[in-house]
Amino acid sequence: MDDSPRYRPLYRQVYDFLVKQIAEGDWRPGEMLPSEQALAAKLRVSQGTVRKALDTLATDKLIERRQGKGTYVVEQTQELSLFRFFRLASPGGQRAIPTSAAEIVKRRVAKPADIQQLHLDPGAPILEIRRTRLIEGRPVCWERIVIPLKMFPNLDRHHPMPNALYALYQREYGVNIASADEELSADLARGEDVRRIGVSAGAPILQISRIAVALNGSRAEWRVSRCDTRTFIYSVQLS
Amino acid sequence: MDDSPRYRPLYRQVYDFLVKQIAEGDWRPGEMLPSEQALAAKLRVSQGTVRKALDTLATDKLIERRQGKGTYVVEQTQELSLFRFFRLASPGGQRAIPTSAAEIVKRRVAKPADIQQLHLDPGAPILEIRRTRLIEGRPVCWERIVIPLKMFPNLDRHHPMPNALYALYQREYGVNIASADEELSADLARGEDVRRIGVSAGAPILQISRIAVALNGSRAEWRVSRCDTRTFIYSVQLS
DNA sequence: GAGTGGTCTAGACCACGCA
DNA sequence: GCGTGGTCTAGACCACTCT
Repeated sequence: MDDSPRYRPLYRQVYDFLVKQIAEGDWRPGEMLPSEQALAAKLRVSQGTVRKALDTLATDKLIERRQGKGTYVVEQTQELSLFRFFRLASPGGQRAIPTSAAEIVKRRVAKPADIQQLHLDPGAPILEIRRTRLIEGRPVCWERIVIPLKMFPNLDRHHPMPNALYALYQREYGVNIASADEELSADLARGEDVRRIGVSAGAPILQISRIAVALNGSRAEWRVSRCDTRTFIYSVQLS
Repeated sequence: MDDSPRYRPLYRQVYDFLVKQIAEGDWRPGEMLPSEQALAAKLRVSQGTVRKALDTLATDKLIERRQGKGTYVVEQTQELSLFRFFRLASPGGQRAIPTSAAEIVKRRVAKPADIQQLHLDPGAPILEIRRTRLIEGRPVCWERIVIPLKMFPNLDRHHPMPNALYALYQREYGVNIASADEELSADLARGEDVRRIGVSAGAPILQISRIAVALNGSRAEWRVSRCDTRTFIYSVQLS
């Protein structure tokens, strides 16, 4: 975490510059960046240095390189962001795309737990969303999403909320979700689990608590999902 | 998965050569590789090409580069492999190192489930290990590990089994575990859960089913862990 | 100071997508 | 055929480690 910049390689400076351009919306999602040559000339560095910076951006999934065509800012499409962060799949690996239902949106003031999870100031206004998620029409989990309104003013003018929130964060607020820390535990079904996903009380429930972290390191969202894993399981590859 | 080699970049060939050297034990874990210059001269390619191959090996965590010293084959030490694949932590992020107890080892013939998970031939001999895992002396989960004996002959001459099996796979059989696919689900505690980790029947249990994949892509181990997540949760970072 | 990996450059040529 | 990213080379210099 120290990142002490006692010595800052050129390609790192180029990287930072490019991130800034994207984060500030100078190049919009889906747009093509200038060519390596053009960037090198503009920044007065060699093409190889630009290339190294672009390669890093590509592994960070911020841009996409297409040989023969150009370099593009990655668009947080529904499929992309869902496949990246929605980890439920049928056993064996087939991933599934969820839909949403029974959505409740309300504004309130951050409680201690919200403050701790999102590193907010006491009294900060937040948005809380509750919704059920379905795969192939059947409810498999429900989630409570807490979002700081300071980072996303008037987010609740959308109703219902789009299925893929991260695309919205990027498109309308310029907030790119770069990574997510998830904590999983097992629990027993109770009240809202029973009502929303139709399991019986005392059934096993997989709980996922996720902090979504934006490119600049700030915490953009806290999401707790409670899932029925009888037919869809949580799938992850460690490497 | 196709990897069709209709055109094979030089650095890729160098990469494959280096992997082969390591996999065949020509360079042992902990040893230093020849310098970039030496490798370039030996393989008749430029230093830049060797460098690109070495960089890829480093991101694959097969080697470690230390500026001013040299390039070393990564040693699958206990800490390393446990921190990489053992995902239980206290809420908030503090990772913990487990110990083992109550181990049972037996040889048997692969059942249909083993055959499916490990892609074995019918009738293949396997080793099954059951053991309880403790953090800070308290049992938090137990696991059943299935290992093909063809890949690890006479693995059961060790007793008890070392705490970090992957270090053993690497040291004695030259098998490097490169990645792991995990499937998580929630379940209710029953028989062996109650006996081994002291939860009451019907308590929530987090089940983790893991396939460990070796460098060459073959499936080296199937492990099912059943965990009590009241004090330690499963923690993962998606990016 | 010698040897290692890390950065940076300049230039050539290859593979690909498209008009 | 042109423009793009992808590969490969050769060489210079920098930063780090150890003797």
